[in-house]
Amino acid sequence: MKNLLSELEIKDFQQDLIGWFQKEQRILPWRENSDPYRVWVSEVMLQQTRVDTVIPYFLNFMEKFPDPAALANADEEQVMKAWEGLGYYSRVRNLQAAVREVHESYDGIVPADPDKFGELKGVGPYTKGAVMSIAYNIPEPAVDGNVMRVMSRILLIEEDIAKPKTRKLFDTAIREVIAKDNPSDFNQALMELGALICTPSSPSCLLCPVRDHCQAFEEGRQKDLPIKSKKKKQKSLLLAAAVLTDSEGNFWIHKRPSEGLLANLWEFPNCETVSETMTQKAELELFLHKEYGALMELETIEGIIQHVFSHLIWNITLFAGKVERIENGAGLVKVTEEEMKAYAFPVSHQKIYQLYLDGQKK
DNA sequence: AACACGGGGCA
DNA sequence: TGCCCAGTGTT
Repeated sequence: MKNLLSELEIKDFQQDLIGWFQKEQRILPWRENSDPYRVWVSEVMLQQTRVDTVIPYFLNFMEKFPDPAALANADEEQVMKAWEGLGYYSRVRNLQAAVREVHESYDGIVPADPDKFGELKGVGPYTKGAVMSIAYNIPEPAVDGNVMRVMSRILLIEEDIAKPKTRKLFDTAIREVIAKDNPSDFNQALMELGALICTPSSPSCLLCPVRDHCQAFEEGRQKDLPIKSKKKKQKSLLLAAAVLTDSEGNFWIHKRPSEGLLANLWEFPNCETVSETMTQKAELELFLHKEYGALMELETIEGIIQHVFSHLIWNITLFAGKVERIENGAGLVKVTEEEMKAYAFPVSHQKIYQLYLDGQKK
């Protein structure tokens, strides 16, 4: 790593950065106060997720679960429903588990100790630093993608930010420049700068409050940074799914396992289709019979849905079917159209449901 | 260290 | 299309 700034420069940098933040920061729901629980919830939601996406979820979540006790005592299905569509669902399961721990072991008070807080489920180095600094003004680094981008430019750091080791490098660098008298504003300012000015593709250096401290700008290399190696692309899978209904208009849905992809969410029964000789329809019928003892005749294809994850792609062929009989307790649950609203579905299966409803209209 | 884990927005 | 986003847990 290149030479760090002098002590005088550090003070100057802190003042320019914090001064800018105090003047230009966005008004956001989680900035209304510094309630540690609110800060915590917002930070978990913001992991790998944009501010604009998070806002409505945050407002709804805080209305339903306003404090640690409310979330600790809440029904898990209701909590999942409040997270429906946000993605990375293990975040909310871990959050509820951690809040239950706070509720029971810390009398409902989020511990103001980085070591204790950092041991909680779903709290990694970033979330630990963010919550400790923003809520309790404890000078801990909070190194996220923004901070690595901003600091890689400021300090002209050319290490690959995709490598786990590099995050530690930035952690060390931040410890040397963090404003110990106002770590809350300092950390938030760095992230705000990354979001508003020091953006990935075309940073607005002419508007940047810390341009004079930026080594990359000095050398005209801001667009070369940060260095990040490419990630490999997704694998493509072929699936077949069935919207199963009975003569009374009920739906049969399935709860996904408690681990792995989309854990604990609800879905329409489906399977991966791998056969080269059988049709998808036949393969799905066989699966439904063997897995759920379902007796039915699938109708024609309702349509095809593509859904892209960060690591894979689902190509889902959708069928509709009228059920004659289904074995009891075999994994499928019968729900009315009205009850469907209470279950949390991943977006891929919301698309399936929508496609089915569109097909019924015609 | 590498990979699993969602979903959406933007050039 | 590919990249990026206020990352964490598992192997």
